[in-house]
Amino acid sequence: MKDIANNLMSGVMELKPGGSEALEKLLAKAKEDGKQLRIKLGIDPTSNDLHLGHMVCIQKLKQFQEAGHLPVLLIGGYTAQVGDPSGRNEMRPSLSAEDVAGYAKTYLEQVSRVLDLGKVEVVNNADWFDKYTMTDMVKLASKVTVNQMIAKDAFGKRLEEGNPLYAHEILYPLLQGQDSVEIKADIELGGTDQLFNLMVGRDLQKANGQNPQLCMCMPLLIGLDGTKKMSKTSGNFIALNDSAKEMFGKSMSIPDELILDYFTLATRSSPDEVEAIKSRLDSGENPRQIKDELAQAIVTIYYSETEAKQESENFSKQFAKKEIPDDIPEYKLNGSNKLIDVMLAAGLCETKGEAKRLVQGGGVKLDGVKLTDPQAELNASPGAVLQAGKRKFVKLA
RNA sequence: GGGUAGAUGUCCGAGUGGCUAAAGGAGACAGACUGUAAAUCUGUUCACGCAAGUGUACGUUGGUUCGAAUCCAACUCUGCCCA
Repeated sequence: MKDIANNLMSGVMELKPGGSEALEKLLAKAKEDGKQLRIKLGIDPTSNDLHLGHMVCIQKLKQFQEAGHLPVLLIGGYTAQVGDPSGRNEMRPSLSAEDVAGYAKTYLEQVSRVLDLGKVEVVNNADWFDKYTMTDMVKLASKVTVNQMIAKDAFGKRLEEGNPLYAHEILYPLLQGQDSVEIKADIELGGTDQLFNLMVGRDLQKANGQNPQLCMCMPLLIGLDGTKKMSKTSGNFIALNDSAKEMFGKSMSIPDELILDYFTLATRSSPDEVEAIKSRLDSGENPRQIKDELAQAIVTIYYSETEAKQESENFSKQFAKKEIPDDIPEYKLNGSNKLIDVMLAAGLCETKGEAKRLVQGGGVKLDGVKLTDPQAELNASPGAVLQAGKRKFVKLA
């Protein structure tokens, strides 16, 4: 039992209350009773893209699934419309029910690439909250004090800094907590920024005569910029829907300091394996090699080992040996052959101004030869390759 | 309800009648160096135009003026204080 608990604790930042011992006990009791534990993870469908940051908890959920427990995946169909203020100092825009339903669908598709949805209970909190009456809500709100709510760091900060804090934002943790009551969660997973919300779940469960859940917090995955947590708004993410090539390239671009975090949180490496990586780094091995392994590990999860190897090779060719990749899009020359027009039409840039700047900055090459005049006619033989910046290529035809 | 301060480009933030497409910083992009790492150095940073220039843009709508981000009015939103 201890082994299982240890395994499930890998990468975990906090388990409240009671730490891994509490988990052990819970696991033992479940075994004794012949019951599956209900492991809750809530996701608010707020965009089309799931990224590696979301997958940290999903992978943990998978571990529980593999240990024979039941992941309860809560789609926040209702809460997405309220907007979780965790970790934000600004209000989120509210989304329409239609948007949310669409996002929920794409989320499930993406999650299924890691998790066996056949062994998952999927629920949507719109199912109960849509039926909530004003009275229900007021009753729910009466279970906590405003004092408790503003004790939450993110709220207190905004108050202190004189930024607006809307009443509905304070309601959010209550909704999330009530979800735990509705699905009778034994454990709830979440990022560390969720700890407060998870704890509210305990309070509400107690108030309803249930066993309060354990709160398991995973560290936040830092994004590609190496500073902020990975998020869509910061644009520092690796999306599940990224192509294998993009996924590999983005993984290679993370700062060195993040290598161990990524192995721990974004791959299936065991604690021992991570330890081994660490000693290799400490011994002075070139991190570039280790990052290549990391990138392969990530691509393997979402695509396949074959594709991962393939991308590793392509990557070396393109960036280490500066060869032109072979799977680049084609563009048929027609109409104006002026350089900026071609760049725009071929999708190498968004506007002509941008094209001009790129050329003047020395970032555009034709068959490896730097082009300097954005207005010049492009006289290229078919098959010539136009390159903009480091990673945009187009084969002319 | 009363008082008061504020709303500027991706973000932060200067600007209080023409010299302002708007200082400075951050971020981003490109170049050099590299390992698509970090650090550093250089350039760029609204659109269209080869260019002169034109069009849009300083919360919204109107107004004053030869001329407004800057002045006036109303409106919308926000902070703070009082009730």
